Amino acid sequence: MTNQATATASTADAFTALGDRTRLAVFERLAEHPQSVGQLAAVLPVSRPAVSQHLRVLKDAGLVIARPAGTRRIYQLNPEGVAALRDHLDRFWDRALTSFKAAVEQQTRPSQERQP
Amino acid sequence: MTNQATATASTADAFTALGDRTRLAVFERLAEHPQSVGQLAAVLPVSRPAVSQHLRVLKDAGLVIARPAGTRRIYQLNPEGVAALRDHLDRFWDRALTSFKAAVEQQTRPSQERQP
DNA sequence: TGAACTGGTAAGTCCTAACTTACGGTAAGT
DNA sequence: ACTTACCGTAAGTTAGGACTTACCAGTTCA
Repeated sequence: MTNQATATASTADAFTALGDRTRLAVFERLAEHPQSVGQLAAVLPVSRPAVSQHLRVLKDAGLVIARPAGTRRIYQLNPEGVAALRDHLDRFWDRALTSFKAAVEQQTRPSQERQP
Repeated sequence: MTNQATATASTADAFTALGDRTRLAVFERLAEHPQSVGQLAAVLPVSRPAVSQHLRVLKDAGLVIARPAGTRRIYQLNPEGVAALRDHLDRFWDRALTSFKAAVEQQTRPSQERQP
Protein backbone atom coordinates (compact mmCIF):
# COMPACT_ATOMS: atom_id res chain seq x y z
CA MET A 1 0.00 0.00 0.00
CA THR A 2 1.00 3.61 -0.28
CA ASN A 3 2.77 4.70 2.85
CA GLN A 4 2.41 8.23 1.59
CA ALA A 5 -1.26 8.25 2.54
CA THR A 6 -0.16 7.50 6.10
CA ALA A 7 1.21 11.00 6.48
CA THR A 8 -0.28 11.43 9.95
CA ALA A 9 -0.12 8.39 12.19
CA SER A 10 -1.52 7.73 15.62
CA THR A 11 -0.02 8.86 18.88
CA ALA A 12 0.84 5.32 19.84
CA ASP A 13 2.80 4.93 16.62
CA ALA A 14 4.72 8.12 17.34
CA PHE A 15 5.54 6.94 20.86
CA THR A 16 6.61 3.58 19.53
CA ALA A 17 8.73 5.24 16.86
CA LEU A 18 10.55 7.47 19.33
CA GLY A 19 10.67 4.84 22.05
CA ASP A 20 13.69 3.09 20.57
CA ARG A 21 17.04 4.56 21.59
CA THR A 22 18.64 4.32 18.18
CA ARG A 23 15.60 5.76 16.47
CA LEU A 24 15.45 8.66 18.91
CA ALA A 25 19.13 9.30 18.16
CA VAL A 26 18.36 9.32 14.43
CA PHE A 27 15.52 11.74 15.02
CA GLU A 28 17.69 14.04 17.11
CA ARG A 29 20.46 14.02 14.50
CA LEU A 30 17.95 14.96 11.85
CA ALA A 31 16.61 17.67 14.14
CA GLU A 32 20.05 19.28 14.05
CA HIS A 33 20.29 19.29 10.27
CA PRO A 34 19.15 17.18 7.30
CA GLN A 35 21.46 14.31 6.48
CA SER A 36 21.83 11.35 4.18
CA VAL A 37 21.52 7.75 5.25
CA GLY A 38 25.26 7.19 4.97
CA GLN A 39 26.03 10.22 7.12
CA LEU A 40 23.76 8.93 9.86
CA ALA A 41 25.18 5.42 9.65
CA ALA A 42 28.74 6.77 9.84
CA VAL A 43 28.06 8.29 13.25
CA LEU A 44 25.65 5.81 14.79
CA PRO A 45 26.86 2.44 16.13
CA VAL A 46 24.67 0.43 13.74
CA SER A 47 24.91 -0.60 10.11
CA ARG A 48 23.49 1.37 7.20
CA PRO A 49 20.59 -1.03 6.55
CA ALA A 50 19.60 -0.68 10.20
CA VAL A 51 19.45 3.09 9.75
CA SER A 52 17.34 2.60 6.64
CA GLN A 53 14.88 0.47 8.56
CA HIS A 54 14.66 2.99 11.39
CA LEU A 55 14.09 5.76 8.88
CA ARG A 56 11.26 3.77 7.40
CA VAL A 57 9.56 3.53 10.79
CA LEU A 58 10.02 7.24 11.41
CA LYS A 59 8.70 7.99 7.93
CA ASP A 60 5.64 5.77 8.42
CA ALA A 61 4.99 7.61 11.68
CA GLY A 62 4.99 10.88 9.72
CA LEU A 63 7.96 12.27 11.63
CA VAL A 64 10.51 12.53 8.81
CA ILE A 65 10.49 12.93 5.04
CA ALA A 66 13.05 12.16 2.35
CA ARG A 67 14.18 14.08 -0.72
CA PRO A 68 16.33 12.58 -3.47
CA ALA A 69 19.59 14.37 -4.25
CA GLY A 70 21.55 12.56 -6.90
CA THR A 71 22.40 9.10 -5.72
CA ARG A 72 21.70 10.07 -2.13
CA ARG A 73 18.51 10.59 -0.16
CA ILE A 74 18.48 13.53 2.21
CA TYR A 75 16.25 12.93 5.24
CA GLN A 76 14.84 15.72 7.34
CA LEU A 77 12.14 16.29 9.91
CA ASN A 78 8.55 16.49 8.73
CA PRO A 79 7.47 19.76 10.36
CA GLU A 80 3.80 19.00 9.75
CA GLY A 81 4.01 15.62 11.43
CA VAL A 82 6.00 16.99 14.34
CA ALA A 83 3.59 19.88 14.81
CA ALA A 84 0.60 17.54 14.58
CA LEU A 85 2.08 15.25 17.21
CA ARG A 86 2.84 18.22 19.41
CA ASP A 87 -0.70 19.53 19.17
CA HIS A 88 -2.14 16.11 19.83
CA LEU A 89 0.03 15.69 22.91
CA ASP A 90 -0.89 19.15 24.14
CA ARG A 91 -4.58 18.28 24.04
CA PHE A 92 -3.76 14.94 25.65
CA TRP A 93 -1.93 16.54 28.57
CA ASP A 94 -4.71 19.08 28.98
CA ARG A 95 -7.39 16.41 29.18
CA ALA A 96 -5.31 14.29 31.53
CA LEU A 97 -4.53 17.10 33.96
CA THR A 98 -8.08 18.43 33.79
CA SER A 99 -9.53 15.04 34.67
CA PHE A 100 -6.94 14.75 37.41
CA LYS A 101 -7.99 18.05 38.90
CA ALA A 102 -11.62 16.98 38.75
CA ALA A 103 -10.72 13.80 40.61
CA VAL A 104 -8.90 15.83 43.26
CA GLU A 105 -11.97 18.04 43.64
CA GLN A 106 -14.14 15.00 44.20
CA GLN A 107 -11.56 13.72 46.66
CA THR A 108 -11.39 16.83 48.85
CA ARG A 109 -15.22 17.07 48.71
CA PRO A 110 -16.33 13.73 50.17
CA SER A 111 -20.04 14.03 49.53
CA GLN A 112 -20.23 10.41 48.47
CA GLU A 113 -17.67 7.64 48.42
CA ARG A 114 -17.58 3.89 48.51
CA GLN A 115 -17.82 3.20 44.81
CA PRO A 116 -16.34 -0.25 44.17
CA MET B 1 26.13 18.90 33.68
CA THR B 2 24.36 15.59 33.74
CA ASN B 3 21.08 17.37 33.37
CA GLN B 4 21.16 17.04 29.65
CA ALA B 5 22.00 13.36 29.63
CA THR B 6 19.55 12.59 32.40
CA ALA B 7 16.84 14.60 30.75
CA THR B 8 17.38 12.89 27.44
CA ALA B 9 17.37 9.49 29.09
CA SER B 10 14.14 10.22 30.95
CA THR B 11 12.54 11.35 27.72
CA ALA B 12 13.50 8.12 26.05
CA ASP B 13 12.18 6.24 29.07
CA ALA B 14 8.89 8.11 28.84
CA PHE B 15 8.63 7.34 25.14
CA THR B 16 9.42 3.72 25.85
CA ALA B 17 6.87 3.62 28.66
CA LEU B 18 4.09 5.07 26.51
CA GLY B 19 5.21 3.28 23.37
CA ASP B 20 3.52 0.02 24.32
CA ARG B 21 -0.15 -0.21 23.30
CA THR B 22 -1.33 -1.84 26.52
CA ARG B 23 0.63 0.60 28.65
CA LEU B 24 -0.73 3.58 26.75
CA ALA B 25 -4.23 2.18 27.31
CA VAL B 26 -3.53 1.89 31.04
CA PHE B 27 -2.24 5.44 31.11
CA GLU B 28 -5.30 6.75 29.25
CA ARG B 29 -7.68 4.90 31.57
CA LEU B 30 -5.93 6.44 34.56
CA ALA B 31 -6.13 9.84 32.88
CA GLU B 32 -9.90 9.54 32.97
CA HIS B 33 -10.08 8.70 36.65
CA PRO B 34 -8.02 6.89 39.32
CA GLN B 35 -8.60 3.16 39.42
CA SER B 36 -7.45 0.01 41.14
CA VAL B 37 -5.40 -2.71 39.49
CA GLY B 38 -8.35 -5.05 39.33
CA GLN B 39 -10.55 -2.46 37.70
CA LEU B 40 -7.98 -1.92 34.98
CA ALA B 41 -7.47 -5.64 34.46
CA ALA B 42 -11.21 -6.20 34.20
CA VAL B 43 -11.41 -3.93 31.17
CA LEU B 44 -8.10 -4.58 29.46
CA PRO B 45 -7.49 -7.79 27.46
CA VAL B 46 -4.57 -8.91 29.64
CA SER B 47 -4.21 -10.58 33.01
CA ARG B 48 -3.95 -8.76 36.31
CA PRO B 49 -0.25 -9.47 36.83
CA ALA B 50 0.42 -8.01 33.39
CA VAL B 51 -1.32 -4.81 34.46
CA SER B 52 0.77 -4.77 37.63
CA GLN B 53 3.95 -5.03 35.58
CA HIS B 54 2.87 -2.25 33.26
CA LEU B 55 2.01 -0.07 36.24
CA ARG B 56 5.48 -0.66 37.60
CA VAL B 57 7.04 0.59 34.37
CA LEU B 58 4.80 3.66 34.35
CA LYS B 59 5.61 4.27 38.00
CA ASP B 60 9.36 3.97 37.39
CA ALA B 61 8.98 6.49 34.57
CA GLY B 62 7.36 8.89 37.05
CA LEU B 63 4.08 8.98 35.16
CA VAL B 64 1.77 7.41 37.77
CA ILE B 65 1.63 7.04 41.55
CA ALA B 66 -0.18 4.61 43.84
CA ARG B 67 -2.08 5.09 47.07
CA PRO B 68 -3.18 2.22 49.33
CA ALA B 69 -6.88 1.96 50.10
CA GLY B 70 -7.63 -1.08 52.19
CA THR B 71 -6.67 -4.20 50.31
CA ARG B 72 -6.65 -2.30 47.06
CA ARG B 73 -4.14 0.07 45.52
CA ILE B 74 -5.57 3.08 43.73
CA TYR B 75 -3.37 4.26 40.86
CA GLN B 76 -3.56 7.74 39.40
CA LEU B 77 -1.50 10.03 37.21
CA ASN B 78 1.51 11.73 38.71
CA PRO B 79 0.78 15.36 37.80
CA GLU B 80 4.38 16.40 38.50
CA GLY B 81 5.83 13.75 36.23
CA VAL B 82 3.31 14.46 33.49
CA ALA B 83 3.97 18.20 33.70
CA ALA B 84 7.74 17.63 33.65
CA LEU B 85 7.47 15.42 30.60
CA ARG B 86 5.24 17.96 28.92
CA ASP B 87 7.70 20.78 29.53
CA HIS B 88 10.59 18.68 28.33
CA LEU B 89 8.77 17.71 25.17
CA ASP B 90 7.86 21.34 24.54
CA ARG B 91 11.52 22.30 24.62
CA PHE B 92 12.29 19.27 22.49
CA TRP B 93 9.82 20.28 19.79
CA ASP B 94 11.04 23.86 19.94
CA ARG B 95 14.65 22.87 19.41
CA ALA B 96 13.72 20.48 16.62
CA LEU B 97 11.57 22.93 14.69
CA THR B 98 14.00 25.80 15.28
CA SER B 99 16.89 23.81 13.87
CA PHE B 100 14.68 22.75 11.01
CA LYS B 101 13.88 26.34 10.17
CA ALA B 102 17.57 27.21 10.29
CA ALA B 103 18.27 24.36 7.89
CA VAL B 104 15.59 25.64 5.53
CA GLU B 105 17.18 29.09 5.66
CA GLN B 106 20.51 27.62 4.71
CA GLN B 107 18.80 25.65 1.97
CA THR B 108 17.12 28.62 0.28
CA ARG B 109 20.41 30.54 0.65
CA PRO B 110 22.94 28.24 -1.04
CA SER B 111 26.13 30.07 -0.17
CA GLN B 112 28.06 26.84 0.31
CA GLU B 113 27.21 23.20 -0.10
CA ARG B 114 29.02 19.99 -0.92
CA GLN B 115 29.55 18.56 2.53
CA PRO B 116 29.78 14.78 2.24
C1' DT C 1 29.15 1.50 -21.53
C1' DG C 2 31.18 0.31 -17.96
C1' DA C 3 32.85 1.18 -12.82
C1' DA C 4 31.87 3.18 -8.42
C1' DC C 5 28.98 5.41 -5.67
C1' DT C 6 24.34 5.55 -3.25
C1' DG C 7 20.40 3.29 -0.54
C1' DG C 8 16.25 0.08 -0.13
C1' DT C 9 14.88 -4.77 0.59
C1' DA C 10 15.18 -10.04 1.79
C1' DA C 11 16.41 -13.52 4.70
C1' DG C 12 17.92 -15.04 8.93
C1' DT C 13 19.68 -14.68 13.86
C1' DC C 14 19.22 -13.23 18.47
C1' DC C 15 17.71 -10.82 22.38
C1' DT C 16 14.43 -8.12 24.74
C1' DA C 17 10.04 -7.73 26.84
C1' DA C 18 5.14 -8.72 27.07
C1' DC C 19 2.53 -12.27 28.62
C1' DT C 20 1.11 -16.39 31.26
C1' DT C 21 0.51 -19.43 35.64
C1' DA C 22 1.78 -20.14 40.36
C1' DC C 23 2.72 -18.54 44.77
C1' DG C 24 3.10 -15.55 48.98
C1' DG C 25 1.69 -11.65 51.78
C1' DT C 26 -1.51 -8.20 53.62
C1' DA C 27 -6.14 -6.31 54.80
C1' DA C 28 -11.12 -6.78 55.65
C1' DG C 29 -15.23 -9.74 56.69
C1' DT C 30 -17.47 -13.81 59.06
C1' DA D 1 -8.98 -18.24 63.65
C1' DC D 2 -10.54 -19.12 59.07
C1' DT D 3 -11.97 -17.37 54.77
C1' DT D 4 -12.12 -14.20 51.08
C1' DA D 5 -10.45 -10.49 48.24
C1' DC D 6 -6.69 -7.83 46.31
C1' DC D 7 -2.13 -7.23 44.79
C1' DG D 8 3.00 -7.84 43.91
C1' DT D 9 6.68 -10.95 42.51
C1' DA D 10 9.06 -15.27 40.53
C1' DA D 11 9.68 -18.32 36.97
C1' DG D 12 9.05 -19.67 32.42
C1' DT D 13 7.38 -19.27 27.60
C1' DT D 14 6.83 -16.95 23.37
C1' DA D 15 6.25 -13.38 19.95
C1' DG D 16 8.21 -9.23 18.08
C1' DG D 17 11.66 -6.30 16.55
C1' DA D 18 16.45 -4.69 16.27
C1' DC D 19 20.33 -6.10 14.05
C1' DT D 20 23.35 -8.45 10.70
C1' DT D 21 25.01 -10.03 5.82
C1' DA D 22 23.86 -10.50 1.05
C1' DC D 23 21.80 -8.88 -2.95
C1' DC D 24 19.70 -5.66 -6.34
C1' DA D 25 18.23 -1.13 -8.43
C1' DG D 26 19.12 3.68 -9.56
C1' DT D 27 22.43 7.68 -10.35
C1' DT D 28 26.85 9.87 -11.55
C1' DC D 29 31.26 10.12 -13.72
C1' DA D 30 35.26 8.03 -16.42
